[in-house]
Amino acid sequence: MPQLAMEIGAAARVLKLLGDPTRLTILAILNQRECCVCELLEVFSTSQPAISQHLRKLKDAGLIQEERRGQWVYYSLRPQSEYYSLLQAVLSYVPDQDENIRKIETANPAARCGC
Amino acid sequence: MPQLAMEIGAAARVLKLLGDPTRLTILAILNQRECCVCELLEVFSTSQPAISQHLRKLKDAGLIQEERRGQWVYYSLRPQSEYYSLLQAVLSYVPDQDENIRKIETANPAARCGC
DNA sequence: TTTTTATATAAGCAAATCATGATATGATGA
DNA sequence: TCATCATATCATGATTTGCTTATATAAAAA
Repeated sequence: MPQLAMEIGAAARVLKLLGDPTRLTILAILNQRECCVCELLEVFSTSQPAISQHLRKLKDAGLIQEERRGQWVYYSLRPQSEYYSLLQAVLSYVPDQDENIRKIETANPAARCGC
Repeated sequence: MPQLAMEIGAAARVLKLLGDPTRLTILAILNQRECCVCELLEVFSTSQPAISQHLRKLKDAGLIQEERRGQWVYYSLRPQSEYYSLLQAVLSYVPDQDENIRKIETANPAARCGC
């Protein structure tokens, strides 16, 4: 199956973004379920600004999109991305995030949200 | 097609290696043809130690292998790598390196080699 | 042997990266 | 309107990265 032509520098930039364990895990989670920041925070032992900054990089690259709902901002993969299929190809090699999603749903930090 | 289970931290480490334009290009070239260092040197506008250092990182990760022939050291992809199929999946998204290989063969820096 | 060629390693440096704590913004609810 | 909660941004610092120059090693050639 031939892939779309892609400049090699652009591919490297995307792969560099995927080459961080926090970001790669975020993407793997978002591939299963949209999340707000406070939900992602349940998964990682890092600060909220750190997560926000990772999300910003992924958004700047067009890999994810955000949608505000009340005081929460929900993030999800952006299927329109030029790199979506590369991303999917890579994600097919990382383990499913069921365990982390269970962690999110147990903590349920966005409980007060209507959704 | 389900992929082999792979720790996500290990996947991130490999992707980080792929996330550099020089290394990604080296891998794409080696995917088409084994090369010695002086051949790779024809492709990039960087120093010989820089290339050697990139090759070292790729070798340490088990992605490539070396074989000395006389004074030349030939590098090639290492199909036994646990990450070989991930690598192939990624490389299927980067353009072919025919142009760079033409550059190598025109310059033919290893001409004095018997091979 | 000595020189040359190919490659590797070491040391040092500038830039990039990723985290942190402090603070700003924006929405909600009292 | 004020306090609170969720998120973003800013300033900073430690670490990592990737380059360069200089030098070491290893094989071949003179």
